[in-house]
Amino acid sequence: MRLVIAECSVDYAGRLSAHLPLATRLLMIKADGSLLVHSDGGSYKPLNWMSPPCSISLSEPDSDQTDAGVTALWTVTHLKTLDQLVVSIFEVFHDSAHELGIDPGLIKDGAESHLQKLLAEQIHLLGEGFSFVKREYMTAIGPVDILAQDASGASVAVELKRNGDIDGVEQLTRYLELMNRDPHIAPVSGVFAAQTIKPQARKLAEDRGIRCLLLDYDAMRGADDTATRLF
Amino acid sequence: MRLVIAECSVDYAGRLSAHLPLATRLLMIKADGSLLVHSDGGSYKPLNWMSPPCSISLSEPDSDQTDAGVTALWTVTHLKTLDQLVVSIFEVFHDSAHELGIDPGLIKDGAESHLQKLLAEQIHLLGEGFSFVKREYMTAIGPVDILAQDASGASVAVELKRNGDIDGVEQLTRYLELMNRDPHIAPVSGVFAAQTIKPQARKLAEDRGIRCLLLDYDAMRGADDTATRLF
DNA sequence: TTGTTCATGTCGTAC
DNA sequence: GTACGACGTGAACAA
Repeated sequence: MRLVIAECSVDYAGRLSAHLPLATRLLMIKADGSLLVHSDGGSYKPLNWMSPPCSISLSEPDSDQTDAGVTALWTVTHLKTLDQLVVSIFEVFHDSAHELGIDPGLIKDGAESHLQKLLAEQIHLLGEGFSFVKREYMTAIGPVDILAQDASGASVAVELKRNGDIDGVEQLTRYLELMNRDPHIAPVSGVFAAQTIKPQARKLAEDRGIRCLLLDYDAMRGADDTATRLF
Repeated sequence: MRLVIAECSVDYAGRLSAHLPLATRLLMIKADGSLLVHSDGGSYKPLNWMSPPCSISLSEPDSDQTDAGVTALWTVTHLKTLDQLVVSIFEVFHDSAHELGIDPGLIKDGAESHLQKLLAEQIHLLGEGFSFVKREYMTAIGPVDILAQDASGASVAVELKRNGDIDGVEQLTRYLELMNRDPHIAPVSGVFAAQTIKPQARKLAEDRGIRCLLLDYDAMRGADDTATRLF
């Protein structure tokens, strides 16, 4: 990895065009040839970048550029899309290279399908008298997250999301349409369950007779811990 | 900005838990206190990070940690969510600080918002006698990109995309359904406008009586430049 | 390889 | 501040 602190301007031409005016920035060149341009603030996202696979080539500035103060030009080209990033370097304040080796990578814990497992175990959250039937109930157009029955024994299809948006409502709508055409299982009602539900998704769901259910992940996990401890 | 190359392990506890085993990495501390942990490959996304607002505190490793080889502990805490990132530092290979100043920021060209602005100004592209009403016209399920009127005064909802795909047609369909149920604005017809329109999207749109309109971004920008120059 | 869904998404913008 | 959609979305996983 090479780290360069330099006064530079940057131009990107690819899926869009973008330009960075002259300023002092960090240029990070990774072992795979990719380049990141970072400022001293903002988020983890670079101001500009080129992802691998790409190649970087150094070239001499022409006389106009030299007159303007450019001392070096880096041209980074993506090998597939041919997107281009051009860094015009005016002054270099720091330049160092470091051997890092390959990284063992990130280990994550506790994300997504956990919620499905918890709701299957705590099916009473759907309401009085509900019973669990199946997780990942297969239909011709994909699996329904959870299939349950209400107190009267009618089928209930549950679509589960962390962040409930319109897409999830559309998905559940398609399942319900299909299942309600199958006399073996119809009638099927729908529940849209998520940790957060956007107002417009809620509106669309309710327009279509789909019930919305907000889930409290921490409470559900807490209940699970308690249950686990008891047995 | 401070740049540290160090052998370290990292633990994150927040919305999820994550762990990085011992390896040599770049630690970037930005002026706002945020921290980025980068390896020498992968994408522009750091292996782990803490976004501002956050504060970083140095602490001494306890005796177990010292025995394991830890020479310093950085604890970065998010000021609002209290997410925590703990960096256990074993050996430092490089440590430098640099003054970058604030960045003037990125100038983008060619995004959807620009296209929206141009079409609002050049509403005649929709057809003879069309007039512009509003950008980002709010409905209960989200904003319609452009609301216009045709020559007869009937409302027209325009959904704008750079690359027109089925999703965009579905989005416009939802708006039209809702708006056509509102007697104050019905009847509303739809126009699906994009720089490129995929064949399936075009078929679906036309099946639903939605007109498709291909936009020539360069021509629209050129017309804009001309108009700007003339006045 | 392609498509689909998730994300500690992040980012801008209108309300 | 909240809500919402776009993003050079990127990344992981299934088919």
